[in-house]
Amino acid sequence: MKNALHEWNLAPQEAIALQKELAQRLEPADRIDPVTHIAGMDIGFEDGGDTTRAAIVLLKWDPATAPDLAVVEQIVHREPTRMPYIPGLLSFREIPAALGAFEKLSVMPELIMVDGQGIAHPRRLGIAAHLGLWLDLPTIGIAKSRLYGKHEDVGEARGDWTPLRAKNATIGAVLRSRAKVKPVFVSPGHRISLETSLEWVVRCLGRTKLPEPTRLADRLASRRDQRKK
DNA sequence: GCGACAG
DNA sequence: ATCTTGTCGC
Repeated sequence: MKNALHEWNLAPQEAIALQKELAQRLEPADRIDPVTHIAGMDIGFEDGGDTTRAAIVLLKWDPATAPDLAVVEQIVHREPTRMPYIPGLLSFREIPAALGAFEKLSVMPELIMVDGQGIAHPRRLGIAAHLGLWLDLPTIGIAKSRLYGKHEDVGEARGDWTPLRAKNATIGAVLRSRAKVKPVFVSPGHRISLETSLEWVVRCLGRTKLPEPTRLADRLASRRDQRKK
């Protein structure tokens, strides 16, 4: 039986070994149920970092009104922070709190957009990939900056993108989600291809840099506009 | 050995 | 990520 105490409280070397093992279980091909709900997930911190705040925004998918999607549910879940930020091991710091938030969600989505990398990671297991494997749900990683991989300059027009590559493999895409704004890094997590990931991200793109699911989750996880009760 | 380094 | 006000630009 999987127990968070044993699966998440690992020493860096053990976590790295686990990532290599789990990455082999990722499904790179699309295996997605008909999408009716999409969730955006992000993490924030309080108390100078002592408290981790996981936020989820559940949206009803409606191609007729997209990218304007109705908010069905919002969850904010707090837990004591368990470990520091270590590049490459982000999921071990943030996923435990995220799981607590998903447990409070009344309806599970068919697709999740996560703030962070999918397989665009040195061991192919960014937070979006790790979360997807754990929940066994399709996930897409949308990061605001690069962690791993190389790429050419991306076009200036909204929608332009260029491959993010590492070791002769394409691990994601650098997408100009909004003209004149720094591009976002899109990479598939679990049960979804890069092509399909880009389609969904673009479909959920308003006139902002981030697609609606992560933009709203970002805002909910952030300290400034939501206030602790 | 020297940088780079999601959030 | 977070600490923080005003300010430049579309």
